[in-house]
Amino acid sequence: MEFKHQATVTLAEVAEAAGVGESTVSRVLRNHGSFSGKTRERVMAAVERLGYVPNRIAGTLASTGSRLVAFVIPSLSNIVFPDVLRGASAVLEENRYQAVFSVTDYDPGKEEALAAAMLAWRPAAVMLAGCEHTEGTVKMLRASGCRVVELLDLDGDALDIAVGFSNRAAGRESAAFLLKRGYRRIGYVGHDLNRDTRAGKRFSSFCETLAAHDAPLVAREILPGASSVENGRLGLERLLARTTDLDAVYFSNDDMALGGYFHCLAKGIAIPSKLAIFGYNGLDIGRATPQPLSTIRTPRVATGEIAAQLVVTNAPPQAVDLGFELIEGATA
Amino acid sequence: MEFKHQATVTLAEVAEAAGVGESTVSRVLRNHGSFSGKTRERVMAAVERLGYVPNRIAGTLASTGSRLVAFVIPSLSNIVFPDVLRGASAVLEENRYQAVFSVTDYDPGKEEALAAAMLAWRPAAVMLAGCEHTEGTVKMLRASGCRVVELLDLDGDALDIAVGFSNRAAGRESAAFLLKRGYRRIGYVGHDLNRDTRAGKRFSSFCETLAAHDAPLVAREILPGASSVENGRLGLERLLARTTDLDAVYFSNDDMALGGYFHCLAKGIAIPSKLAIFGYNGLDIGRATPQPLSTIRTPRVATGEIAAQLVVTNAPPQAVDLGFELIEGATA
DNA sequence: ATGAAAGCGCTAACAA
DNA sequence: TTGTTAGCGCTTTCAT
Repeated sequence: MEFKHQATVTLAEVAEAAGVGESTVSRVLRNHGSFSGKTRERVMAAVERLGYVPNRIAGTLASTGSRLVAFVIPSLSNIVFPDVLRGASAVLEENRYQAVFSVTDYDPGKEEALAAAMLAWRPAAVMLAGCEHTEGTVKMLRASGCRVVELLDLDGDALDIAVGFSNRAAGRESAAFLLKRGYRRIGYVGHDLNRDTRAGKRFSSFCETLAAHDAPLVAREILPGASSVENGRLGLERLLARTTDLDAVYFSNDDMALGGYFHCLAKGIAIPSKLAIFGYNGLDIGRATPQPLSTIRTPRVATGEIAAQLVVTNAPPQAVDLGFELIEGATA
Repeated sequence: MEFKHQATVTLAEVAEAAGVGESTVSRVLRNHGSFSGKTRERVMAAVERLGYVPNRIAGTLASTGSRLVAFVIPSLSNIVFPDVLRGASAVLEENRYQAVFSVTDYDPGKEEALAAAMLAWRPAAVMLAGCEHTEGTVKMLRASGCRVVELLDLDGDALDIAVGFSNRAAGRESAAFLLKRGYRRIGYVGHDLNRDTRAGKRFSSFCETLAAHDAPLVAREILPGASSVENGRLGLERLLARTTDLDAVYFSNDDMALGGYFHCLAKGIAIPSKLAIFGYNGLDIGRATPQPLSTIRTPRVATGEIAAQLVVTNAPPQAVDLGFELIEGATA
């Protein structure tokens, strides 16, 4: 089944070849402890000659402290989590940490199973999306004693470290912006909210804010499945078929919003005079459309970077609010 | 620095608690070898009671065969490699393999360093993009004895396993399609080709095909840095400023092509009558634009799936051509 | 069906 | 500065 390693060079062989003890080789290789320059030369020469590659599995076991960081993320279908991974991996690589990942498909049960599998690797930290997890996940994570970092959502109690921003605030500010612009008959197009709890939080506080200003949500169209440009397009088409007098639509994210935008372009619906469009995420593509997308830009790469930084420095438990930026754009 | 594990439950403690030997616990947990139903019960009860989480670091070391698969990928900035990872991770998770990754930024030297770091984890396989690697990388990979999978490019000699398609063929077919459509004054807008060798291969065979049909490339605009929608837009703007009589433009990928498409929308350039646009990748978003993007769809998720499948089944060395699909679209 | 014991390749005291 | 020696927590013969 798995690969059986063929005659790999071991540290003992390097020690033998260099004519020194094993621990000396270990010290030289990790540049830790003391050894003479001469010894160093001999060891490095032997390493070179034999083509020795240290075995970090063995090293980790012996030192009972790993440099693995485990990511348990909901999805790789859009750029959001790749952005987080990108930010984190840059920092982790600099610090000789190794990133491990698995994908939950927004399924809390799967999150629990995958987190358990991750823990078996004894990672230095487990990074998860958001702060809603099953009881089992929480219990297991707590018991593991490893660092836990919750990403991209600050609306809840952090287990250990949390890095991100408030999704509720994002929903609120989106609503406030549309109201300030004078829109009163507002609709919503979203993807499956039961699974994506962060989108759900944005939506509910969006609605609350509208209601508090006497302009309650007029209509909504929720599509099953993941967010996508095509679903955004389809959602807006359906929403407009049912509701003719909307003046603005809030989308669960930019992918969905771009779909809506394309629908308007295709149907000749004037934006924003006839219909305003507002998204979430602040994807680069939304800045290059003929009319820049009105949206909220989230610090995804920075979230990954900061999270990784806190882990490698073994920072104390804390919640880091990176905030977000409202992009006025030209579609609202 | 790293986290020191606090009092973790070990297999020995489970054995003690269950009143059996360590090897018995090991057998039960891996469901391998023989043991009585009664013993099984007792072991599982102890596992449950103590909250035992097996240590795969120790397990891997003892069995000298790992279930780690290492991905050394160029970028996480667009959806291409996340798609590959997504396909692979689904298969790997089913088979209880674990994915590890790091990002090279299209730098061959960094690829070598990261591949070396990966090898230290003694993975079952290393997955790389394309088939151009430094001599050092090749030598190291060969010596490692672990499986090597080269992804998304079949134009070269595979080290071990290769899964993907021919980028040269993609460039060729793109050119043939534009010529068949009657375009003769064709330009190119691309990103840094020295780094992205696959885009470079597409471009060169695209040019060769044009030249072979007496319609050599008229102009090109190469932007430094990574591909992006904004760069595509900027690139087309610059190209058109210099060259007024183009009838079609080939882009290094869909991100770039969408930028060009948006530029035309914004400037009122009629597509495809005044200018045709052709991309590469077949991103979902290109299907939802008012005019579907003319492009080549690549099997990114399938590439990941097949690659993972071959690794978990320990398949013999081979090159798997998944092909690609030309999408006529409406922009060319 | 089960247990004892010898490693897997390294790190980390502790001596020297 | 260096070598010796225990483990780290498992898997895997090999007996029983």
